Amino acid sequence: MMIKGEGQASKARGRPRLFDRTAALDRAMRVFWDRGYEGATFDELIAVMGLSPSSFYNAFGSKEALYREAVGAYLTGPGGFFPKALAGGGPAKDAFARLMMATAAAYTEEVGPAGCMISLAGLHDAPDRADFRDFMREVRGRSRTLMIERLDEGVRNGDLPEGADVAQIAEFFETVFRGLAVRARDGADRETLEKIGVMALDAWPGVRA
Amino acid sequence: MMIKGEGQASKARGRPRLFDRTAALDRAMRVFWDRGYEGATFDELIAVMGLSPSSFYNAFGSKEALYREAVGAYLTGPGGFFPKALAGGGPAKDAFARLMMATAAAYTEEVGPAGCMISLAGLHDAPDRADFRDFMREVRGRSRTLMIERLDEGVRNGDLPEGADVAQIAEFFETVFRGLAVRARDGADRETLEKIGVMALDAWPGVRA
DNA sequence: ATATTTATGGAGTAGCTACTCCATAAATAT
DNA sequence: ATATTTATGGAGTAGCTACTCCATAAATAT
Repeated sequence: MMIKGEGQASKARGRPRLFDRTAALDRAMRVFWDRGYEGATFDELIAVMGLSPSSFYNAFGSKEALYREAVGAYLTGPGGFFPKALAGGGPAKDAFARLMMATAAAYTEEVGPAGCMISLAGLHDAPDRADFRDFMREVRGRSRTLMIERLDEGVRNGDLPEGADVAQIAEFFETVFRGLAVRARDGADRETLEKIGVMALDAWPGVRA
Repeated sequence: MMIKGEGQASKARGRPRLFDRTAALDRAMRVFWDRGYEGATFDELIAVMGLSPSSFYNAFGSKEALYREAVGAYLTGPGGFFPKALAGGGPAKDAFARLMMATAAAYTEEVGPAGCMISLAGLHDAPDRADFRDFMREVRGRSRTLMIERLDEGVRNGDLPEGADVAQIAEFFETVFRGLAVRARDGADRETLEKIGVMALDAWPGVRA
């Protein structure tokens, strides 16, 4: 079954759309990233996307569906630094050092809003938005999973002791990561975030010089 | 000049109010703490406060004014653990250890919403709410100031070296503190937060065993 | 050619959100 | 007693928010 909006151009039936769906989604994602779900109004979203209400609903279904797609666009776009920083070789601690530096850079990148679209969403809203909160919690959990996997790799490679509490280390770095998103929102600059990251690495298990 | 609502009972003119203003504010504060500013609707607020719109506006002025008062009620109530944990005697590191444990307890206290009313507010909203964001940023800055003051005391007492970068240490612990609020919101329990706090203390400047 | 499918334009709207208005109540000041 | 002040009850509302509806356009399928 073809998924709407993903059909191949050569087989598309009906009137072809007059806008670039991917570009429109990217623009919407940046508004959500900046203002959150509730803070992004429908009128502002369709304005930056250059769409009429009809075209919007035809292509995206609802504001909530758009948000979920925008999360995907964030993860594969601006949020891509996270898996990328962890994925490189070397000892696990080096990977986490890269992650801290990449986070400091990404959270203060001038081309996008400060901080992280994922870290700050679905934390503080009405009880009838439980599905949304659950979704964001699940997405946040993915980064913890990535960290745990990288730490397990470190244990296998011998750069972490056999009995290392990888879940605990991941919990700690996720906490720092979420905290950095808050600090970036409040205006902390890249250098400040980098120093915080360096200090967090001092908590790495093992003897410090 | 008498501030409205704070006049002494013996001199109050006009019809006396039929409700307990402090208790109503406390109830509203807990709704804001749970749902944030936007997530708390006017109808829900006046319902938990037990007020009609007229009585509400007469006593509190506006939703935003209520929120600002609620922040004050949070800081002197549930948020009071922060200055209290820091204020105790002993080395600065002990004070920060108490702060981490008290934070883990406060953020998972069952009588109130998980996490922190201050850490999560004004981070993700519409651009026309800049005043609100600035207010929350300022309130968050106060906890950093408290930490810096306690660290300076530690330098004076000799439990931190003379040239210790107290601003940097405060930045780091504020980041952990904000991150813990996010983790608590996502359901992390007290023990998990305590372990994160213990690990954060491992980043304390100095030689680790 | 005609039916079918999908996209667009643009006017319109139910429901909610924070708030207002006004008559009335209940206190103090003189 | 009367004026003044403050609180309350309860109906009402401007403006916004996400969304709908319907006529029309532009493609493919047969």
